[in-house]
Amino acid sequence: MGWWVLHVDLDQFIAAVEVLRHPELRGRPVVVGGDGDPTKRGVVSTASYEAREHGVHSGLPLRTAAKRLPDAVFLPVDREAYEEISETVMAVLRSSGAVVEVLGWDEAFVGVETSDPEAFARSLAARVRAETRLDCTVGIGENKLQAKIATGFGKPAGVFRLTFASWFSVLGDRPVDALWGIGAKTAKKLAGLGIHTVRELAAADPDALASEFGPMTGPWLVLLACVRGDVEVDASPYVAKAHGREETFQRNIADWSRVQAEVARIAGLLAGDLASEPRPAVRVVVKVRYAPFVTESHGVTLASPSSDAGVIAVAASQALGRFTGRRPVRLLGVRAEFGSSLRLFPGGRVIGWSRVPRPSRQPWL
DNA sequence: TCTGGGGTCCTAGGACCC
DNA sequence: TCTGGGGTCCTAGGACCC
Repeated sequence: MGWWVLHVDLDQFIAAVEVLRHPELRGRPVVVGGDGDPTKRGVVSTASYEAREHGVHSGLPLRTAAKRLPDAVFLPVDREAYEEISETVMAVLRSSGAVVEVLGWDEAFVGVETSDPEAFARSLAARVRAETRLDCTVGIGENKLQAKIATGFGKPAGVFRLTFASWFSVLGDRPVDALWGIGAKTAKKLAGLGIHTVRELAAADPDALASEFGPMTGPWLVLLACVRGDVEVDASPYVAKAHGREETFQRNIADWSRVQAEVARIAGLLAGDLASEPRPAVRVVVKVRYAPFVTESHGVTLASPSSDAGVIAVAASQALGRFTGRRPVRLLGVRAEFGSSLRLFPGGRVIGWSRVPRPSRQPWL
């Protein structure tokens, strides 16, 4: 017996849900995003595998997707439907008796004591399929990082195991952005330092990276490549630290009085969301994205914590008043932050799945 | 036909206090 | 008159993820 971390990830989740609801779409390229109108501003949330074959993927502007694949079926995002099915999937995972940590609509970590993690993974996938008719892929690892990355090698509808023993043979020559937590910007910066692969990053000097990326992030990048990651699967319910609403306008807004009116409207929507939230907001932040995609934010701390719609509206208006630019605006957002009930333990860092010690004395190498 | 919306965490600089 | 460090908190921005 041993402790294993599994990462369960539904295959093309949103598109798969839509195909279940619209069986006639099976086998066709399906693109879900925005309000379903590919002539509008918006991006692809999920594309079916048939659409991905034509270069349409998550994050792609809908207009570009329509250009590449004019015959695709474009559908609006239906959050409530996905949330409902997601709940069912998570309930199935929990019914296995394992510890389940939900990561999003379509993925979760599952911690389990077993002598045969592949068999357990296949039984999980079979149960999910029986209950929801959705396929999933299961990554198996000795920690969360391994499990999460393993999933990518198991897609679609497969099972893949990644361990300390196989890490470098599987990932050593892959680019650094294969790692969970390294994106395009960091990869480019690392390339500038001559670091291109996971193996090279694992051998990099943490102190040198600290001066480039900061005292925590630099050494942490090396730890990532060395497969240092959290083993603990935490089933405690997710508690958001902030809630926000934001909106990209189909046409830029040049009239600042209309900007003020839209911020008031969005603040009202947010206040509505906060009504079902037991904690009061302590701070309200307004975000403005100008037409050239330059984003700024300003916030105000409330005199006393509040969820009152009037208080949120006044605070948002005050925050907006801190903006001095009067250029055309493409996006407005309002965010409410809650008091930090959770404190990081001193000298520590919590980044998603892993708690990593302060990198002051390089204990890891 | 450029580039959503919901979040999280870290960084760096300045304020402020002792 | 000039000049310390250390600590913490706050703020805005950046990177990343789903």
